[in-house]
Amino acid sequence: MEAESIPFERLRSVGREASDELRSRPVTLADIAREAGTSPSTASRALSGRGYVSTPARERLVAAAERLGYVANASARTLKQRTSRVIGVVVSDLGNQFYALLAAGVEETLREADYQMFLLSDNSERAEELAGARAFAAIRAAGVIMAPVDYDAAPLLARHGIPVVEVDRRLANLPCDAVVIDNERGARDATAHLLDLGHRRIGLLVADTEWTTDAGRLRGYRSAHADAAVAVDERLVVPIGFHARGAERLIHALLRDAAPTAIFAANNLLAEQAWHVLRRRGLGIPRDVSLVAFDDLPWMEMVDPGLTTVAQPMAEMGRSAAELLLRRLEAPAAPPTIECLQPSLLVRRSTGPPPR
Amino acid sequence: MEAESIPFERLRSVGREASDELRSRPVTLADIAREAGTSPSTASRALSGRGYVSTPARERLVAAAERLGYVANASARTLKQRTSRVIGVVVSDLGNQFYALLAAGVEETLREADYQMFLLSDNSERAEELAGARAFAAIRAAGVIMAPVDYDAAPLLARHGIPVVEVDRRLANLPCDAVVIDNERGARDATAHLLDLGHRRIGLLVADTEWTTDAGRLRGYRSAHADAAVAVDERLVVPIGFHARGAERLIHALLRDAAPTAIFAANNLLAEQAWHVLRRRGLGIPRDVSLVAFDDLPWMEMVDPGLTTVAQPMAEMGRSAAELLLRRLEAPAAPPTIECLQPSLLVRRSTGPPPR
DNA sequence: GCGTGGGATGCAATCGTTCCCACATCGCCC
DNA sequence: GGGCGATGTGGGAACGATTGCATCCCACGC
Repeated sequence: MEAESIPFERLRSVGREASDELRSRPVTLADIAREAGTSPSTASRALSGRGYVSTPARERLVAAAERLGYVANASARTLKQRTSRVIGVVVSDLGNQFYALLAAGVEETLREADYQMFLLSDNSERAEELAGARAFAAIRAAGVIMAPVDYDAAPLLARHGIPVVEVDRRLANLPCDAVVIDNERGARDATAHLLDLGHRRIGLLVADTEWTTDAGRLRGYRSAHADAAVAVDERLVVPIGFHARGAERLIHALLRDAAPTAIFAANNLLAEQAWHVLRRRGLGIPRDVSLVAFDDLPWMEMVDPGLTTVAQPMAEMGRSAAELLLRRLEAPAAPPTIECLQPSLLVRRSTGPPPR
Repeated sequence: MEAESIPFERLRSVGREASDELRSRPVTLADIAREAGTSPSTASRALSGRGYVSTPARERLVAAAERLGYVANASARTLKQRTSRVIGVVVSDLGNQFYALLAAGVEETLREADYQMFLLSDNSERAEELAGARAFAAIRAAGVIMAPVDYDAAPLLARHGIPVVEVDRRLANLPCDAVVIDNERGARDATAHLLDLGHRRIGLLVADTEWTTDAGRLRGYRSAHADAAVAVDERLVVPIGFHARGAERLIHALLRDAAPTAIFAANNLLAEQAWHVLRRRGLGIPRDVSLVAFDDLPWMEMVDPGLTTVAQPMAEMGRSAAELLLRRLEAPAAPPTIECLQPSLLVRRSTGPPPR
């Protein structure tokens, strides 16, 4: 533990002033009003720009606010107005770039509309998601965008009059806006691509949830098989519990017991695991086993061979969700919109004909 | 744009109830009190657990709160108590896993201490950082953890009596807690590793900022050269502006004009760019050029060859920052702590002897 | 019988804004 | 000259929780 190199005297001397300021009461609207010789009402009108204020009064007030470094107390404002310009966003895992990029898209759009994004991650835990929803209800968020984990959060928010937009998945038992992709089609395209190459034994790694995402991907996998009149050996379908715990073991087992010539990993985490397992077993991609991923993350292009994958427009999903929410705030009673974006199959070099 | 597959009638029927609820006024403490036949004061004491409340009264109140789905209004509470249990976190770029993992570490620790993390990304823009700081001041955040972009945000927060912990870099002109790593040592180790392998022309890609991180890494690069009594050809040192704009061009130029046998990319974005440029020029790693990165992100292990890198304990930095902040909240007047974590050199297969 | 003290409760003020309303001051037109 | 809009201002009641203080009740000891 050693200090870095900003000279300490400098810290000290500046610190003196700062700690004096630190002791002082925060500046309130009343202070500004007093400073400018008006009432708080006028100060409020001047700084928020609603209602009549004479130009000289406004100028004095704005100057005073500037001079004293006034920052309006958001709690007081929210309390009075009974709503805030904060939008809550709940994702499952910040460490997963899919969600991070989604959130980035949301933020971009919200910022343009002058809303603040309040982001939190629920680690795919029901309890944490619920706690997050409660927190957003507590701060009277104007709206919430979430990748839902369970059924309870959206109703809780609805009960508080907070509009919810679901993104990536749909779970709520009530009509709410949502942005999803056509998972079935994405998975069907990916599977069809493998079938076209001649694969007949395609392993499917899919999250073991009731989520619409995974259900859709599973349907797509099956319908591609049906279209090609290829029967699915059920041993090839591997549902994998949350957090991809034990995924590795299951993938090893799949390779050992079901002899797939290709693997379709239905999300980026499973793709990462599959990639590692194939490496570890010394299997060549696509020489021994072809691999198709879901989600297009930067690493998929960087590994060798680059991964064929079903690309989702992550940032665009975020932006759409934000736009849907903004529209909902304008028209609370409008019928819910479900926006379904299209994924696209990105063929790289991890897929080829099956070995003979 | 086509809808997915939750039956629509189901949505409709549940929706009727929900939209009725939606219209209703949020439940207040007074409602709970009335329901349980007590005063609001008693209700407050019962639900917050401060002060005398008889057991039967408490039970009635808790039950009523549960039944009506009461969620305390955070604005009212914050307004009255003049502080909240929200901690603001500002990072530069959510899309960069370094910051995402840092934030995840922060959140983990804060959650355990029953604080909420309010995360926002400033895209390395001074104005956005300032707006974020202002927003945190407005909600009377209990504290703020930030990877600072410029000098102004911390003083603004200090003026509002909000403690700040800087993480990753140090910038503030006032004494505040900070968590950093020993950048100089990390860079020195990496450079020494290359020098040991026999490299004499080591390109350095470093962000062109005044940040303590990059300054430290540059110093480490130079001091390793000094230790080995190797002169640095200044053409090998490439400072690269923000957002890595034009980085690719500069890296091409470095390879063309300065003939390095190794490149040390002083952050993960630059490493990614360098990796792409080397690929594109058909240069073998490490056959033609060795490559060392900074930050250990998952992709660095997955590419072929795996990247030798200076690993930072990202989640631990986040946890430490959160702990420092929690300690600061307990003891506002304690002298500032600078915690300096140690990076470690992770040798993989992207480094080897220089070509002859 | 009367203080005493602790458990339990409610009243009312308070936090800092907003915003409705009443009031004041202007022309300006009939 | 007296209304009548258009401006501009300030008073004061909210918003919903917390909390200091006064009060009340009751058991208990003397």
